[in-house]
Amino acid sequence: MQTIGRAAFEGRGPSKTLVLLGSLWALDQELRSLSRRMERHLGVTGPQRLAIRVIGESPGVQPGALASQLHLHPSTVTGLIARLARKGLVRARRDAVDGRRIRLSLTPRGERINRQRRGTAEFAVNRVCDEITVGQLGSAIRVLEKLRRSVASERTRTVRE
Amino acid sequence: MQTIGRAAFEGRGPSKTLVLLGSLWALDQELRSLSRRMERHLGVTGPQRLAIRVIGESPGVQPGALASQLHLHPSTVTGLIARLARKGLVRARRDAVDGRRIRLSLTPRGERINRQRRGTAEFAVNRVCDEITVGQLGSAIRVLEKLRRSVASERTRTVRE
DNA sequence: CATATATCAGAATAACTGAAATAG
DNA sequence: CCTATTTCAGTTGTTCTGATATAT
Repeated sequence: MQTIGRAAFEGRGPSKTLVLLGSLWALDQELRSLSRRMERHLGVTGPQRLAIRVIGESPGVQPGALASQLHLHPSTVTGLIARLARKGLVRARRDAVDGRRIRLSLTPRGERINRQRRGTAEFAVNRVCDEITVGQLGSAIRVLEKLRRSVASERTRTVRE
Repeated sequence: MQTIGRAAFEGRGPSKTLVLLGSLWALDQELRSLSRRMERHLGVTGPQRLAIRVIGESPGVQPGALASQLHLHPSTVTGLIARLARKGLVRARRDAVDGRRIRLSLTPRGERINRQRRGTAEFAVNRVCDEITVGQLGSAIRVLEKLRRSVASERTRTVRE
């Protein structure tokens, strides 16, 4: 059983590109797996916990702002919040001054999930942060940022066949 | 509009952890966006193209092996292949010797997608590989690998509330 | 009336779990 | 009969697009 992160595509070409792509993909799959496991054991998925995390940091935040921070479409946040509200973790109240706006906050049970670190992606990432040097961390973040920008530019590029 | 990748959660705690988590999340969202765009312009999503890429490297590969390489459940690959077959990009033939086995290969149109790099995640990643040093690349891959392992261990950990 | 904010309807993929079919 | 390989049935979450509702 070969993993993509290592020597998968390396038949003839070394292709650093595919090694890096494979590493990203492999990490992604692990995060997805963890998300499912979190749902079973903690009651929320990865995206859901991230939303809780943001609401916990900024109580009263509006769905639109949450969408911006998470890079999601507003309608996606509607569904995300609906699931969290159904579970009794998030409260959505209409703003008294401007009736269009919704204010999000955590319920006590939501607060508890917000504090829970064990078994979350955050916990796993934190462990790595403790294992590596500040320089390595900074370097990794810079590469991730370059990747994000490069993918974003590819996303807006015109493709000619 | 604040992005998570930068200064989002950085109210009081520095939390390198959340900066790194935010970078990963932001990149993930970009990759998802690109996947949708690819579907519109190239006809395949990110996972679909990755499957094509693997089949292109190892013609005759079996669904089970593909699942291993992509870190997916066999039944997930069934669906993935079904979509690609429906589009006429992948052919699935039963092995003549062992009738349980399926052999996957690309159709001519599948080959063309396999060669197409523009507008793909691979292309965007390749651009970054050209921009950074070998040392930076290696360091980034090592961090990604550490993250993968850490997330995997979190996934199998017993959570006690 | 125009704008801002949020939701809804509808759709597709992705991915799983667990069971069933088929072949050796 | 047991095992290996694949598929099927059923489920859920995520995410979008585009239209609609509501409030300013």
